[in-house]
Amino acid sequence: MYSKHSPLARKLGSFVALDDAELAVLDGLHQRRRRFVAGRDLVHQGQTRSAAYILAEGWVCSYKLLRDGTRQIVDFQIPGDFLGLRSVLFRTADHNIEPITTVEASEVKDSELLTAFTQTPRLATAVLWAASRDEAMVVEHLVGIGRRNALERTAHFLLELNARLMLVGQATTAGFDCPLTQYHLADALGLSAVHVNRVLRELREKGLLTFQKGQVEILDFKGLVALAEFDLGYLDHEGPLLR
Amino acid sequence: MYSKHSPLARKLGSFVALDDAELAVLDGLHQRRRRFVAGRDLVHQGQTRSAAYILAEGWVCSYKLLRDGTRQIVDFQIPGDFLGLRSVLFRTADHNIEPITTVEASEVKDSELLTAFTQTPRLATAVLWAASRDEAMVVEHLVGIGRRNALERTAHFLLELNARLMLVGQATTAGFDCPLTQYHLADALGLSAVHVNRVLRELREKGLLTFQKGQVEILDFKGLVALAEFDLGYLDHEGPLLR
DNA sequence: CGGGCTCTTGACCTGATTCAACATTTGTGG
DNA sequence: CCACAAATGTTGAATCAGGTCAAGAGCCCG
Repeated sequence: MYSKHSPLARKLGSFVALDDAELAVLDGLHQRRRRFVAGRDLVHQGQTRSAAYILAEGWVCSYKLLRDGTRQIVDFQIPGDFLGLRSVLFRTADHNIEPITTVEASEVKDSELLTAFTQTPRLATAVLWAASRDEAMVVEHLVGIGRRNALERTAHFLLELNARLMLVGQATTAGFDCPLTQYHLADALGLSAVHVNRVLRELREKGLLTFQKGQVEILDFKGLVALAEFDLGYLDHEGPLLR
Repeated sequence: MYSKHSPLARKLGSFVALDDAELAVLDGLHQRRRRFVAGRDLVHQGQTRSAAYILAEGWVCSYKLLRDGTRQIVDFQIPGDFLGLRSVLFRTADHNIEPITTVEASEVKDSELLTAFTQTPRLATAVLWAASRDEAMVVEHLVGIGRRNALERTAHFLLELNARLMLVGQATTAGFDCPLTQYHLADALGLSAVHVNRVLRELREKGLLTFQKGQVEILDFKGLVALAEFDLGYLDHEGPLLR
């Protein structure tokens, strides 16, 4: 139904029924489309005057670097996600953003966003909802790193990614295309790359999933959900504002 | 200057110069004050129709529970902080809130908040700024758990708490009153209580700080900052909107 | 066809956990 | 105001999850 529109429209649409006028406003935000190549940071820590973007195609990650060179990936963004909403509010970016693949994103000025919001308040709520969902994911990520072991954590992470991708039509319960390397996974999960490799092997040997050649294949969805204590509801609340 | 007002006014006031009208609106939010006793959860996971609160006195923590009984504290809230802003947006709370001390908080209906925001847009921005700061803290927390060892992580956490408390006038660089037990620290830092105890001993033996009898005394501020790689700027950006 | 990336595996090491015992403080009712 | 129970803090010893180091294999792309 929303498939002819942007991934963002599709994502928001699954929580708030958007009418044609609202969809038009959303599409209007996708002017000034930019393309970025993989590996070259899009935003970096301490940078001032950074813009916000809506990701249209490709994957990026936001991360922080410690002085000893280790890094922690805070989150991955996939099509339909906002980039750097917070950096606009703080005048200076507190994290880096790296394109994992070639990326297409629409630059959005804060003024445009505000205009769109006043034109269509339902849109504002939907975006606020999306931002809250992102925050909830960061919290879940924190819980995972703090209290889950490597196996559960990895399973949980991949299930979450799968759920997010389903929302924008880029995954099924059978799996998804995944451009991440094991190093990305390690940096996100707070593990070493070597250990991630071992964990992936274990998941494979248990017949739960495979992570190979840019493909995640989910072999035993229920088994994974049980292992990870994954809350199937947590990403698809039935919308905050049916009213 | 703002000291006769609520801790919230004081906190926001250090980022946006609020005029008397704005302060009055803020104060107006503090109707329906409630008192909660320590230990009995104020909000719990899965609860629907939970209110938002502004914390006026005392400390609370928000946490998530895993099935095996371990818990992860996501954040502590101190006077001037909002509680459960996200639970209002999601119809159901995704975390628990436990009062650590006896707590005084003002219940705020979403409608009141929205009214206040339309009356005073600068206030809305200030609150949005505060929410972003909270999110930035969760991110920093994530980085700490993912990539810092127990000693650095503990030091960083206590420095952050100190910085936050200074904003509401409840700490100096010499230290602060702290109602947390070592168990609280453990649950927040993703460590065992036993190890927290050893880490605190090490901090004491290194002459950096003491954590005793509800008091944190900072003995060597610069040493701690160096150990924790604490970014002195990160909580006191000079305001997002001087305009 | 050679040089990076990425992945894989083994051997060894270490930071943190667990378990267990005991000390100290705080709170509570008599 | 004391006595006792519960909560909190302290310490040592054994164990383990995950990290580090090292080396090699596969593979993608210019």
